[in-house]
Order: sequence, then C-alpha cells, then structure tokens
Amino acid sequence: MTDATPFRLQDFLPYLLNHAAEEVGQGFGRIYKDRYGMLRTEWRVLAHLGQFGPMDATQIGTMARVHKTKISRAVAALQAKRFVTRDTVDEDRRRARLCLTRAGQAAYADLAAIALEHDRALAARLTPDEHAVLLRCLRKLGRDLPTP
Amino acid sequence: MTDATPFRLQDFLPYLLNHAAEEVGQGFGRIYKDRYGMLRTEWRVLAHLGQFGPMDATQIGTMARVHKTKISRAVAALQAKRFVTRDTVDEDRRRARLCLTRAGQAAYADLAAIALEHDRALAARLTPDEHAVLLRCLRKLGRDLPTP
DNA sequence: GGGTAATGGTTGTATTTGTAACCAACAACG
DNA sequence: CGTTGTTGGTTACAAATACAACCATTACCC
Repeated sequence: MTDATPFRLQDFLPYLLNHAAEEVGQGFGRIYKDRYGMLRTEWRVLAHLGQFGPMDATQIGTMARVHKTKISRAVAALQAKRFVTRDTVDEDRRRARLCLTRAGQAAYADLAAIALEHDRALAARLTPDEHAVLLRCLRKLGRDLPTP
Repeated sequence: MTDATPFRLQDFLPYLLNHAAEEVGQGFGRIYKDRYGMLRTEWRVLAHLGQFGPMDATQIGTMARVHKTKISRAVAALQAKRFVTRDTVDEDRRRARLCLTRAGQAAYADLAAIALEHDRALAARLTPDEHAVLLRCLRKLGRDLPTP
C-alpha cells in the first residue's frame, strides 16, 4: 500500500451528486418559493397529490422517503394556503385523506408545467444517451422510489 | 396543447438527483459524524485543506460553492476540535491562513481512505461506462467546481 | 373484554441553516 | 491624508430540520 492517497474530492460521487442536486434544485426551488411561498417538502406533497390523487400522509412519506414530521408540517402549511383538505377517514380515524382543493390543483398544474419545461431545459444540456444513463444511474444509487 | 400533463415526478431530474444525493450522502455522512462529530461542511473544509494545503476561508468557499458564514462556523468547529489552526497573514490582516494540525491531517487521512472505499463501493453498483457518463453529467449539471 | 403493543400523526425542543447586519482592514480617489 | 467603497470574516436573529416524546386510535392476544 502506497502512502499517497489518491482520493480526489472532485471525483467523489457524494460530493458531485450533492453539488448537482443543489444547483439544479435551486433553479426550480426559487419558482415554487416565489410564486406560492412553498418549501420543498410542500411542493413534493403537492406534486404527489396532484399526480397520484388523494392519499394519506404516511403514503406520501413512504413514497417520497420523507419523515412524517416533515410531511405533517408541509401539510399544515398547504392547508393554511387552502391547497389541501384533510378528511379523517371513517374506517381508521387516525388517518386523514389528503385532497387537493381547486386552488391546489391549479397550483399543481401551473408548477408541473414549469417543472416539465425546466426538466427539458436540463435534459437539453445532455445528449439523449447521457440523459438516459443518468436517470438509470440515479435510480440505482438512490433506493427505488415506490409508486402507489 | 392537450389537457393531460405528462409530468412525472419520478422522472423529474431535480427530484431524482436530490434523492440519490441524500441517500448516498447519508452513508458517508454517518461516518464523519460518528467518528469525529463533524458536520458536512466541516468534512468539506477538512477535505479541501487536506487536499489542496493551506488556504483561506474565501478560497474554500469559492471552490466548494459554500457560503462564507457556513465556512466560518465550520472552521470554528474544526478549531475547537484542534483540527485546524488560523494564522492571520501579514500582507493582508483580514485574511486567515487555515492549516491542518497533525490531528487534522490524521482525521483527513482516515476519512479520505474511507471515502475512497465508499466511492468504489458506489461505483461498483454501476458499470464502468455508466460511472463515467454519470460523472460527466453531474459536472455538466452542477457548475464546474474550480480547482485552486 | 382488558392489557399491551403497534400505527398515524402532531408537538416540543435542540441543532442547523439562511439572511442580513456588522466590524476590521485594505483600496482608491479627491 | 480623509472619506468613501470593497473585501474577508464574524455575529445576531429568523427560519427550517432532526429527533424524541407524545396523543389518539387500532390491532393483537390472553
């Protein structure tokens, strides 16, 4: 074993991943923040409900791999904005079925369209091939995100 | 324009990137946290000094794209751990030259070795080709990280 | 049924982070 | 020189996060 450590921070995957995620996330982040005063978890909850329909907090947390306290507070914020409603479900009165309001759906539609455009702009910085490989790699590295 | 939005959160690059970064970052994060009680920025400062030698806070901040207040606090924490020293430089007495102590170098050597191993384990989950493309993509997506 | 455990969700508190204001040293210009 | 503007760095305060403790309800099991 040689004494020189060949470790290079600039090639360290966690470092690069984090940088790219921050950089890329910030771009879209400013949008939902400026337009709706939302935090990232709020956007995610909104997106999940918009995409998969009514769910309870635990389902969202499982799918998005977000801790329940974060979900709880995000839901509270979205309720305050009149973007979601909660109905306690009768079969199990611990659970609450979260639903987008009209306004919530509108916000989701608005943001989803921008997100799509944003995503296309990002993809345009890569070749189609690179893009495909990138998605595959990211899915391999993060645990798979379950769908409903 | 059709009414159905083809936006899919599971394919949204910022989302995937963030997931992968969190997942991957947590693995190594637990190590420097458990072993040395360090936060991420502290590890980064340590790594920069270990790799590039003495620098001042601004240089590190520029290279790592980290805000100066975060650097400032990380340096304070590293000083408290006796991992770095600060010498005010004579030509410009606002600047402080940051230097790893013996103990700091040892911690860096320890962590760098683990990081390297960790990185190899991650790379092993991808084909060599995928790995190469991934690094290229991440560099394209995040702004380039300047070297000294 | 009645006790115990597990689950869905919220709240409290300690850390961590972001933002802005700040101080000291240097630079530039009259 | 002074006075004004920059730059390196720290501090103060607000916002956000993590972690643990906590209710309420349901499930299990004797």
